Amino acid sequence: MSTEKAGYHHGNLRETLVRTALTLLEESGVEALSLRAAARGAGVSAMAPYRHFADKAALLAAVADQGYADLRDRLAAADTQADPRQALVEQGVAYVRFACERPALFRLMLGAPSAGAAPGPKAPAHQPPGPQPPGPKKTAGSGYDILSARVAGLVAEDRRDTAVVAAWSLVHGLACLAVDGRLHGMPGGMAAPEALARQVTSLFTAGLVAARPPSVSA
Amino acid sequence: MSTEKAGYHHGNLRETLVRTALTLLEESGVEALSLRAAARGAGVSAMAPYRHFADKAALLAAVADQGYADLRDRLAAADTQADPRQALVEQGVAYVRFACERPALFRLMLGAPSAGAAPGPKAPAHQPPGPQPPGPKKTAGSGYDILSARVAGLVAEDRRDTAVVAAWSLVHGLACLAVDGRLHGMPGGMAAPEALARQVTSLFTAGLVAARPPSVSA
DNA sequence: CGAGGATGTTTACAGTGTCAACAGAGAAGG
DNA sequence: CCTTCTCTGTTGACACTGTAAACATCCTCG
Repeated sequence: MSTEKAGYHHGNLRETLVRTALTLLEESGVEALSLRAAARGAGVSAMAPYRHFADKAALLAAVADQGYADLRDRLAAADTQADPRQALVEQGVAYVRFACERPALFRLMLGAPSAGAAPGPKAPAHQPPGPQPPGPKKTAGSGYDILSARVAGLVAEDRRDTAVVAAWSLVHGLACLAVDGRLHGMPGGMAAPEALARQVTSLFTAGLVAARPPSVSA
Repeated sequence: MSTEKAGYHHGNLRETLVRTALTLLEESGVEALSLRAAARGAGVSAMAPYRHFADKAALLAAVADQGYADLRDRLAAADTQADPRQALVEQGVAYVRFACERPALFRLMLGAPSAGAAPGPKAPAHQPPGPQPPGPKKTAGSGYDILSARVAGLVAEDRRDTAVVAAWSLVHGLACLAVDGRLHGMPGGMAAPEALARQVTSLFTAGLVAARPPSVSA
């Protein structure tokens, strides 16, 4: 009760703002998610959010954090299979399913970083493309750990890092293409993205286990 | 001379606008690319672009078309190797290299569709997530054909569609992750994205050729 | 030379992110 | 109890955006 819960003026505005912003995002799209609209939805004035968030990007980051938590939970929940190959497939399917079920959130989380502060009066305008991973740092990092552990069970150690990057790239790319409707013209693209994810990740993991360089097979 | 070339009032505004917008995009980022800024850079008034583009999204689409052409050329230029496996790797590297060299353009081309018309007075606000591939229709479709042909040389016909989707997903995902700086915390992520692309696509193609279900190997 | 259409300008409006100055509510201390 | 101070929220303003309507200009065609 002493931390930040019960009522000052509004109650707890911060949480209300995040929830309102998330609703706005998922029901009306990114372009409808403005700071003023969130404030309006929370029943406060346009400047009130600035008592809880430094700028629009900070609100968006808070919304994205919700998404990271949900995604991490889903990946963990999909990691029940004992066979690492099956587990990897299920994780990939869960990743793509998340993206398809919550496309706007997914894009906010893993799209272009800090696309929030746009048309202000003073625009610093550019950022060096180097050091800026404001996204799935620690939260989705756990998801990354889960993925990494599963890949470790499938490939030799010298190819592990490459395989992890490849696995993430595969499902992330499929998720992006599906979410952005880029698979519609393709031969296999008419299938449900989840089914596609299953096929694609199965193909990938099959290749992983089949292409062992050490002298074991044959 | 009768088509649209020599001078009316400005010369050919349309091309100037596209060029200005492209420069703005690549030198100052998406958030600096406004219709008014493009007009300003072209030396005309804010409303002049509307004689050549229906709205901001149309300008962005024209800019993206430049990118599709460049990407297609690069993919074609990378397709010189005789060995389909090597050719596939080179295509993937070229794709990732394009994304890393022109990140803003890449995101405009293959990011969220129609993210142009944002804060107008009347906002229709949402689009059903179904039929909307305004991106690499015909242009990058040629790139798709090149990719498809190469994959066809590596896998059996019943897995071909899946393999094509997987290949595109793999390089597209890697490109997105690299462009958005999402690989910096990863074990193998410190390497140059091009080197990563080579490793990842090599691993993938190796798996493709190794995991043949018909009774040929062994 | 006059009509018409293509092209560009001015003005205006609604909406946005954000700064500055102000107002109310709840706690701290006399 | 009253004062003061610090959160919290409000009002007003500014610079900027995309875009509609009305007007001006210039080229071309008849």
